[in-house]
Amino acid sequence: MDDIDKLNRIIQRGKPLQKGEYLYRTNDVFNAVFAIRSGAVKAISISEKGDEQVMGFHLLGEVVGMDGLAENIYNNSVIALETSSVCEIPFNRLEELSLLIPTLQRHFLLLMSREIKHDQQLIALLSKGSAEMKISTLLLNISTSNGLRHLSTNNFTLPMSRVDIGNFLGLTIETVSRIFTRLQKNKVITIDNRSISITDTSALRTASSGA
Amino acid sequence: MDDIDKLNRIIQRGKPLQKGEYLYRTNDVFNAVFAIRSGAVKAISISEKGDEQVMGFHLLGEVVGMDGLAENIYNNSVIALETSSVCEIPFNRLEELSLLIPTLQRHFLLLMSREIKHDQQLIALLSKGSAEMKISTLLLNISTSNGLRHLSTNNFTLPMSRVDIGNFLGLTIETVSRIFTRLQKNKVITIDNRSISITDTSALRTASSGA
DNA sequence: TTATCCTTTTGATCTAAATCAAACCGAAGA
DNA sequence: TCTTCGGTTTGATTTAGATCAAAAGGATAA
Repeated sequence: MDDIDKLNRIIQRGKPLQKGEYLYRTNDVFNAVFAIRSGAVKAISISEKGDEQVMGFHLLGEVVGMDGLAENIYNNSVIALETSSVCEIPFNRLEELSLLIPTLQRHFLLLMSREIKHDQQLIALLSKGSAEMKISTLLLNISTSNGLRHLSTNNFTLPMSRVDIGNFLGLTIETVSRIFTRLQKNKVITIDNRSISITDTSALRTASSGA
Repeated sequence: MDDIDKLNRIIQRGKPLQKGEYLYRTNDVFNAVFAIRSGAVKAISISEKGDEQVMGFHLLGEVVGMDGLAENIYNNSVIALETSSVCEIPFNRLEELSLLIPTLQRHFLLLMSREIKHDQQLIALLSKGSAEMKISTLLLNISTSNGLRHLSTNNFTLPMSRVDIGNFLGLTIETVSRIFTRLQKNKVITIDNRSISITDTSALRTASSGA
């Protein structure tokens, strides 16, 4: 509890981000990581050809910004998908605090290690998965993320557009749309624009691992 | 130099691994990371369906095993692609040493952060890239990795089979083979089984970023 | 040497997803 | 109210890469 007190003292509650606002941009100097307190954000990078690549979505409870640690500048830009509030965790003060709370270093390594694990699961999905597997997996990921935060696992609103989903998963918006309608036809989900209900979780799970 | 001495003391020079031997396996207890001193290894994970997914190749000078940090067990298995020797860096002693060498913690964070960056580049490639982009990029990565270690950037032997390349990049072996012959026909590379020469680096670079 | 096994290449066909094209459906403003 | 403008859906066609099939090398052993 004492530790938590110390931690709370260095955490800054930020002003909410409006939809489309940047939390940070590629090549900004790295000085903090951020915890999402409400809303949702996407991380993007810009390819050599100048087009956007969505690197990931981050929902309530997740931490972003760790990618800046290596070169001391952020690799990605992070943009709010909807009105969102974040906690800023300044990194220099965190390092100094780490000396006081030895477990904190460990926590940080854990956080990064988890990100690596997550990225690797994504690599496997993108490398092997069909369009249906990709989208089913995305939906399940959002669902379980909601579960961890005691939100509904079966009914939620997608914070991101079809464009973002397609960009993230390496699919066109048309394919994304078609897969949604197919899953609906198969009574796996119900979808109306961005609001979605999972009506058959086990079928979705089957679809996500290659029907 | 003193620091290096301390570090050298905890590093263990291991016996060489024969081709096909495991360095560690998924779910082994995590207790060390490993630096590749010679040869090459692949990291693989096994999907729910039981088939192998190649997560990456690691050549001379790279460090593997960081993925085990989060849950204290390795997420992947690592297998030698050819006779290889590795240095084992025990993690418990490294942590204790970190207290003596403050920069070491930082180095470790850097290492992980770099891995995240690397994974994210791969995600972008797998998500957006054509077969030709994927293979060109892989070749360039091996080439630049060789450059860093003062090996030839233009002539080298691929340590991995077509099967492994295809598995890693999400392509079939037939496609891998066809792309190789196409690149050869276009006078970008010369390839004879596993031995490869890059004859036109800038063309390869163009191909890797989407011709 | 031939025989066996494994990897790689090449060719013919098929298919999942991309592309091209158009219609549809809110939401925001005039 | 009508109109415009994103975002989304649906349909027709094309294509990159998968799949199916077979031949060609290369290595090891008998």
